[in-house]
Amino acid sequence: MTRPLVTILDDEPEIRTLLADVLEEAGFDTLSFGRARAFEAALATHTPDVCLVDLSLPDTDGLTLVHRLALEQGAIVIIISGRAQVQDRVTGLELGADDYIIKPFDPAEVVARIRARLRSTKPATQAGNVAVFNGWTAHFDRYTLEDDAGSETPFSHAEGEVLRLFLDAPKRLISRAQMQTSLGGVASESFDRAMDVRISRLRTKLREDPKNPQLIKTIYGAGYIFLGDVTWS
Amino acid sequence: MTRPLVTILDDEPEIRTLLADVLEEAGFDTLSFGRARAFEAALATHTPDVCLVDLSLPDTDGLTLVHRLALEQGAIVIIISGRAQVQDRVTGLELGADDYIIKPFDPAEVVARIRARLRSTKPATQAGNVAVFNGWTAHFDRYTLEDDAGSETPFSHAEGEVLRLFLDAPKRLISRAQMQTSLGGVASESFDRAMDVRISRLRTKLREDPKNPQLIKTIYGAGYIFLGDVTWS
DNA sequence: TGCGCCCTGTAACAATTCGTAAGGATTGAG
DNA sequence: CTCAATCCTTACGAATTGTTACAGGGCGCA
Repeated sequence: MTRPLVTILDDEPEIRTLLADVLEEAGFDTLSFGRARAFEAALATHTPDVCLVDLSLPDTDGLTLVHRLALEQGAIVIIISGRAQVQDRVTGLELGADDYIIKPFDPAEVVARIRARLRSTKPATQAGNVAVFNGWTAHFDRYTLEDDAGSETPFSHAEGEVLRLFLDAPKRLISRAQMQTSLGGVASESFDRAMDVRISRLRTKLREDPKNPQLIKTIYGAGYIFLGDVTWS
Repeated sequence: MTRPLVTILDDEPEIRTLLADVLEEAGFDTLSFGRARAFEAALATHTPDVCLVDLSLPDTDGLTLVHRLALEQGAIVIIISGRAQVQDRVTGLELGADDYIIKPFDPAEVVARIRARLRSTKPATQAGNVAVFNGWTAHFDRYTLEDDAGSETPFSHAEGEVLRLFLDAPKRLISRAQMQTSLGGVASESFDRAMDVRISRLRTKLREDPKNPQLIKTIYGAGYIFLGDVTWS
């Protein structure tokens, strides 16, 4: 297990170095940015576990950035802001932020809150290799999918990656960006089509009715959601 | 799927009723306790999704209670305390609390923070996934609307966003500006027309008479109001 | 009442997003 | 090298959503 990666996005250099020092000391890797543009560029090559974001950025609207990060990227987003009004905090949290810390802050509390977030969103990936759901049994050790009658059809590695992602987070919306990062895919301009194809093939193996899928639902413009009662063993 | 259950543990009755009222209004079920003993007894028969805990309790040490709740019960624990020292907050969070809110608090922020925690940990059942109103049943997991005869018509993501907004605040005026921000939309110069179209499409699926809508009423110059007796389940 | 202005409903169109069949690149085994 | 399996890419059709345009209705005012 490597050290969790925390990104710091704040336009004040002193705050960046302060946070970076404390977080490094506390056992995190850090990346600091003063501008949203540089930060977003870095997202192409890094997948941070936690993003600290200051709302008052010179080159973008912080709230829409938070919204994108939280909903599409699925990252843990903690706002660190000087805007202390209750309304600011509420809208920040409602837009997807996981926490809202007010400046001036105490570094120890920042560390404690980051740890609290990491603790609760612990890697949910199951250790087991067999999952049962809605009449199907997925054997990840054998790469086969067994229906309730007992006949098995093999699935490939790429299909298995998507399936495991779904089975780890059932009944939850999974955005394309989340899939992309989770499946280690570097963002290519046509990678989203590849994802579609993977899901299409998986649907075929699950014998989904294309017009009316019961297990893998498409949420147009948002992502996918896996319905199904999953039990790992 | 029921509404999320939130327990309130505080020795001040005014705070209990204040929180209970606000949380019920926000779509949660609540259970209130003034003593840790009564609270722990209730744990035998209830499994709360979120536990609000005041640290200064007369009959137990709040911190050890928090520790037990977080570790053994696996519940989401949010401390609401008058002790505002950084050290208090850090130890509270390190002992397993998911959040630490300082008295005096703003009820809206409490709701927002509870929602943030549920969003990140609970699978899609946060605000309930099924709502019944006036002969209709909305299944937000399957994205379908079921009439009283049992036939289902699907609704799309955009329609679902609007519908959920209405069902979360029935019989209350919702202004266009509120919708815009709630639906995360960046204000575009013609975004209000898009909202109209969404509502128009939703009305069609609800088989509303355009000349005399029963469920979604237009308040000229102000916004919309959703009439209907909503029960989340 | 009649007029003008603004707000709202919605049909029609355009842009975006998604599904999937078909073909080609890559990999590994023999 | 050949073959087969896998998976990405391309291309086109389908579904959805935003945008535009126009019709109709409310509201103030004379």
